[in-house]
Amino acid sequence: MNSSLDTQLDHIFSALSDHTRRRLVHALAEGEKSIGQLAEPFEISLVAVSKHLRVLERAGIISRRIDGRTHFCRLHPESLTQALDWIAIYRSFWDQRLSKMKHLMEKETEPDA
Amino acid sequence: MNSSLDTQLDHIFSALSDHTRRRLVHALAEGEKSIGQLAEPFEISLVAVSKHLRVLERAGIISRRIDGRTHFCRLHPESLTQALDWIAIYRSFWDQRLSKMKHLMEKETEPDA
DNA sequence: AATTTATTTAACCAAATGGTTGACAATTCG
DNA sequence: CGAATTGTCAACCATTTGGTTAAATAAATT
Repeated sequence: MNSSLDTQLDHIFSALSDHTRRRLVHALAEGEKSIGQLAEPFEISLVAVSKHLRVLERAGIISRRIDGRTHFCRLHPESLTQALDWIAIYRSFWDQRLSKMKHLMEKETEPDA
Repeated sequence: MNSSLDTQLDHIFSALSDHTRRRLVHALAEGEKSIGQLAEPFEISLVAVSKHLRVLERAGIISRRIDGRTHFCRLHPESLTQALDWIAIYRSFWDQRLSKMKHLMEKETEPDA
């Protein structure tokens, strides 16, 4: 059925579930960067950062361009659309509740006819 | 620092990274349900479903009300706001790219002055 | 040709995850 | 009371995850 969408959502959400990887996404929002550049601000080893980047790559959130000996990573924001849409569906239930509450409160404060 | 927001995002994204748990959220969008009701459509054991529900609970995505021997779960869509907002920031880079592209294409098809 | 730079691969480790079964607790029903 | 229902807890297992270090590969520099 929807299993390819499902595994894509699995990958995207699980990629975003790690603080380090979210920081990497944040860094890449400034533009293309090499793995060394990306790893520099972190206290963990470059190998660990490299692994995190592969996770983001598998999720389609970033891609890699190899130029000589350096690998450049680039953000693919459109990959987040599915995750955004999925969440938005259920978050919308909250907006509905809010507007219902608002409606009720307005009715309550109405002068009785 | 931001660590409480960060660990909350950790919990929310990791909770959503599992297909079974996303199905549970979907089921709860219809309204409050008991754990037995929730577990029924799944092939895994009730214990496994119960564990998934605890993960969703830890993330603040659902809450539990105990009535007699049955535990009722309820969706808290507002908990998804943070995750939605986080994604929206980076997804917006895509919209920016799109509008830039659109702008360029319009310029290209313009009759030269 | 030898060295340095940029990164991956391989092997390993501890902790977390997603599943199981069996036993226990609490509530309801006959 | 005794039995059935609803769910948790505890122990266990295999796999995944996030980290490490050491060695390998590949390209640039000297």
